[in-house]
Amino acid sequence: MQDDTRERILNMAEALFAEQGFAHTSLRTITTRARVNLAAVNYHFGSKEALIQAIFSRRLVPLNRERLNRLAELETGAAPPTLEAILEAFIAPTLKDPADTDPGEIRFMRLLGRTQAGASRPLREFVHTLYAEVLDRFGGAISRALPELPQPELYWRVHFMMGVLSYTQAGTATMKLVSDCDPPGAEDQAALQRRLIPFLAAGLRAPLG
Amino acid sequence: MQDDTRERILNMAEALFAEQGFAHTSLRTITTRARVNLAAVNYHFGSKEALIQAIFSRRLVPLNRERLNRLAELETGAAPPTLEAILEAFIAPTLKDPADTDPGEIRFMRLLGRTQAGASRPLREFVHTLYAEVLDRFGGAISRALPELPQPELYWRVHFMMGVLSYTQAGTATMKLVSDCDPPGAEDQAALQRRLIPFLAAGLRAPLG
DNA sequence: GTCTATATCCTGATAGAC
DNA sequence: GTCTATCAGGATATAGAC
Repeated sequence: MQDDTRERILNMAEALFAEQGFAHTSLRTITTRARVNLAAVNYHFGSKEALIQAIFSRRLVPLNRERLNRLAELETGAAPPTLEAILEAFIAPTLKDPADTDPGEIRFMRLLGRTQAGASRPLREFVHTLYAEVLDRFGGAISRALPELPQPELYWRVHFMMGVLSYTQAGTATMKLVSDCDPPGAEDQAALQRRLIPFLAAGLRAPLG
Repeated sequence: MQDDTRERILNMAEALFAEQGFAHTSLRTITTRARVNLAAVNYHFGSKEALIQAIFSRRLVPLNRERLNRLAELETGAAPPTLEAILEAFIAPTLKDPADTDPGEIRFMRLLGRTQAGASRPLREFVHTLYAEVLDRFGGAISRALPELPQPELYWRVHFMMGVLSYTQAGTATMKLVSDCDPPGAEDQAALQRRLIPFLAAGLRAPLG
C-alpha cells in the first residue's frame, strides 16, 4: 500500500459520513472498514477535520469547474442564455447518468445535501469558499436573464433554489406519505432534472407578491 | 426545583442543539448551563435520545395542530381554497411575529430545518410520524387545487416545497455571496412569507416539462 | 426528586519501533 | 509509510445516599 491508502480512506470516509453523519462516524470505524491502520488518517490528513475538508475539495472543485465551463460556453452565443439553460448548466453536473459515473460521486451529493443544512459553522464556511465563484457567476447570469427582478428578490429566490437542490440531493424522501406512488428510484436522474428545472424556473420568474 | 427542572432542561437543550448540533452537545453542557444536576436528564427523560424526541414533540405537535386547524377552516367555505391560501396555512404558523412569540419557538424552527436534512435515520423517522397527518391533509388540498397535475408530479413538487422551507428555516444564509445586499434580518418574517408564497405557488403551478 | 460519585466505554491524537 | 501501544479526555448512564 502506498498512495492507495489515501484513496481508500477518502472513499470509505465519504461513504460512512453520508450514511451516519460526521460526528457518529469514528476514525476507528473508517480505518477498520477501509482495512487501513488507524494512524494512517493522521499521517495522511493531519486530523479528522482536515479529512472532511479533503473529501469536499476532491469532489466539489471539479464539479464547480464543470458548472463554470458550461456557463461560459452558454455565454459565447450572441443572445443571452435562457433561464432554463442556466439552470441546466448548474444542475446537470450533479445529475449524471449513474451507469457511467463513479458511485462515490452520487453518494457525495447526498453527503453535500445533508451538510449544507446541518453541518458545523466552520465546515459550512469552508464549503462556502468552494462555492463562492460559482454562486457569483450564476447569480449574475440569472440576474441578466431576469432583468426586471429587484436584487433582494433575486437574492432570496436563489436561496430558495439552493434549498430545493440541497434537500433533493440529501434524498430524504420526506414525501413518502403525501401519495401512494413510491418515489422514483435514484436511477432516473434525467427525469428528476426534467422536474426540477420547470419548478425552479417558474419560481424564479414568479410575479412579485 | 420541581417540574421546573424539566422545562429548564428542555429549553437549554433546544438552544444548544440548534447552535451546535446534537452530537457536539453533551448532557454535561446542557445540565451545567441549565443549572441542573447531570443525573436529572436521565431521571426525567431516560436518555439523550428520548430528550431529543421530547424537544420535537413539544413544539411540533401544537404547530401541526395549528396548521390543520387553519386548513380545516379554509375548507369550510363553498369554493375550494386557492393554492396561495393553502400555502399560507402551512407556512404562517412557522413565521409568527417574533415580538409576541416565545424566542425558543424561533430557535426550534432553525433546529428543525437542520434536522430534516442532517439528522440520523431514527430521528428523521420520528419527526416523520409527527408530520404524517399534516402531509397527508395538505397533499390532498394541494392536489384538489391543482386537479390537472399528475400524482407523481405533485409528489415531487411538494418534496421541493419542503426543501425550500426546511432550508430557509435552517437559516444558513448560503447566499451572502450572490449579491451585495445583506440578507434581511430574521425580524421581518412577514416579508419572508411574502417572498416564499409566490415562489412556491409558481413552482407548484409550473407547466409540465 | 435531587445529588455525589463513579462505572464503563469510546473518542481523536501521538510516540516511537520497524 | 506502516504499525503497536497508549495517552488524556469526554461521553452516557447508573448506583445509592439523602
